[in-house]
Amino acid sequence: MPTSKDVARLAGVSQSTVSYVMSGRRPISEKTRKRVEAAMAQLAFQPNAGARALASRRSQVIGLAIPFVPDLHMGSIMEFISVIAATARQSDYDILLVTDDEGPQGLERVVGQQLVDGLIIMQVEGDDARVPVIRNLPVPSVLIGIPEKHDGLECIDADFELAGAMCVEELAQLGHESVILVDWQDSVVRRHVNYVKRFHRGVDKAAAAVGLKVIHAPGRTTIAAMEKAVTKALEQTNGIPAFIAPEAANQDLLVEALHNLGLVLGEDASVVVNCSDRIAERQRTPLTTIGFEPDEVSRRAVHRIVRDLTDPTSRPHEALELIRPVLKRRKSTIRPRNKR
Amino acid sequence: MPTSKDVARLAGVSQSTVSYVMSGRRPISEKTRKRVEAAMAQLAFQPNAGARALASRRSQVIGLAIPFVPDLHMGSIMEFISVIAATARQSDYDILLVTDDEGPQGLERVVGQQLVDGLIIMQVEGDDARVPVIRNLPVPSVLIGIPEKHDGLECIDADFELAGAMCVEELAQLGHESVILVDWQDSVVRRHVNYVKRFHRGVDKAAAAVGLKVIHAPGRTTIAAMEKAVTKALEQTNGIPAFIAPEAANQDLLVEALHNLGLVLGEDASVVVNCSDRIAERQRTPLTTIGFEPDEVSRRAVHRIVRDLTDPTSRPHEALELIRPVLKRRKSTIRPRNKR
DNA sequence: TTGAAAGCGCTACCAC
DNA sequence: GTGGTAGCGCTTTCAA
Repeated sequence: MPTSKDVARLAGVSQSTVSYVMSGRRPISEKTRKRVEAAMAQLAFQPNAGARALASRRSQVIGLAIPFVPDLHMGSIMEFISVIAATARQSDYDILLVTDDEGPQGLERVVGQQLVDGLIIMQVEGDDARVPVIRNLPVPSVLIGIPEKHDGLECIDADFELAGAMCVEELAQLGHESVILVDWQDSVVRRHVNYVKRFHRGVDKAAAAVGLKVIHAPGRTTIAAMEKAVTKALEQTNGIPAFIAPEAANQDLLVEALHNLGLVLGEDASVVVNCSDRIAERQRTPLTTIGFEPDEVSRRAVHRIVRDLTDPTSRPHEALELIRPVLKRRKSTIRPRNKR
Repeated sequence: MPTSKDVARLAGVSQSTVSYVMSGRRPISEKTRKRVEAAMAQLAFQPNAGARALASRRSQVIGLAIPFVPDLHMGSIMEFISVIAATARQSDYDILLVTDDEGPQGLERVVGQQLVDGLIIMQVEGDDARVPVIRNLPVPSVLIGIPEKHDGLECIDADFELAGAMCVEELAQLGHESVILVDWQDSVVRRHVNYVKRFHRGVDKAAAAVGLKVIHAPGRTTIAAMEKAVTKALEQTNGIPAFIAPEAANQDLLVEALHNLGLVLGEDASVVVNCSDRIAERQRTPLTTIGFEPDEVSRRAVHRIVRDLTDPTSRPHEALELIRPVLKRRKSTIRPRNKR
């Protein structure tokens, strides 16, 4: 493998000039830059990452702490990972995985070994064990998710509270008097993932504000169970029923269940779905969606860590960043109350 | 951050001794080893990865080429990734992601920069563009999936052909005279993922051997469509119907559809499912499963690349490694033909 | 069983 | 605008 020394010799310049051509950290005359670039191309030169990291004290690698195969929707975790990796490359960073089963010490290790310049922590829970650890680490990190105590930490997440409120407001506008909230599955609710809590808070607050009744239906995993849950909830409903289904796994089931019960969406019932918009697309859901650009959280997380790394002075930004949900109306012939 | 020099000074030994304590590459007296270890602990020493890589010419990192967010089941891809990362750690390797959207050059880059010592390539397709590239790379790699031309390459995959055959044989044993194969979704079939082809081959061969009729039903995404497809297939069926549903996404739908059609599994119909066993568990599928230990392929892939890296002389093993499917009978009261 | 010292291939400082 | 050179923190000969 050729080294920068070889390039220097071939181009007839010094090794430092080669280095500066690569980094752009000092002006180089057009002529010599061409010569150096030609030499690099001719030799198919690639700088040695280890040597570079050693000399510059930066590895150009970001550690990504991935969640331990939970009962959460793994497809969306995958989506995060690939977007994060692709986005990081745009800024010339690579992604190194840190699995949760190495425990929080895994983070100390990759930082201690100076394998990574910074960290992105996925799926942060309310009382996440990794949080106290990263507070003491000498590298910047960005959390995806909002832990209970987040003072001084850079966190980013979708704004679930706002999403919940928007769902309610949309349905209130359509004239509904009560909404059925088809909840996440128990296993998710039981975990300390506090976005569930935040979503509920948004729903409840908004419902109180507009005087709407909220009926909670548990999340189910089979059509039969879903039909039963929906039927039961319908008994408590006045007027045209409305549903809010935040969890991706529930949405198919809900649509099928309503279909089986003979309810036509947009006529006999309204449904608002809160989720990743991409997932809604894929399912060809004909429902109104209040959701999030799925890539946005990932991309913003990468941009923030890159900013921290490239411009350390700008460090403490706003600690919390909440991504606004987006409303997409799909078919609905139910008229807004004020137009009736 | 403390360096091995600091450790050496504190322990009163030379830097090389510290290095040898870490690597175990030469005998160290019990006494000095203790002293060195104590010093390392006291300073919370962690070796600098860049320096180590530079000096030893090995990064202890494996590149993992992940598929470009396809319409394939992303949950199972995620499962692969996390198992691979965890398994790699057991052998003291880390995992660096290489996304597909950097193209095959991404592989050349991470190898050229000597960021990685070897590669694992996921979801290899029949005529994968990455294959010609890795052939010319000076590091070992292991492919998950079997490309059309795989001479001299280390490939590993689940044995889909055998799985297909086993499905048919199981159903033939139960006395069925025809089987309905609920296929993968079109988008998957159309890609060059040749495990679909291999599975079909296994089914067809075995069916021909035991004189069973195979009815192909397309994979569907909604209950209604599934019911229709099943109904249509049932018209061509003699005797008690039997189903083979290889794709995870289809299995829920199939079970629901049969339920809606009033068929009781294990009495009026037999179903054999070929898939990741873990997914079957999670779905609490009451079906007989012919599938694969989900982690096994991932673990074997890591073991092979680690072996290549640590013992390069043993390089060309058997090029192809096919993981045997496992049969797990779940409820079925249908009696085997020979016991009737 | 241990130590001294020469690199590994870059970066960045100091000089011109 | 360019070159010389001293490290960065390890590994690994060569000597003892």
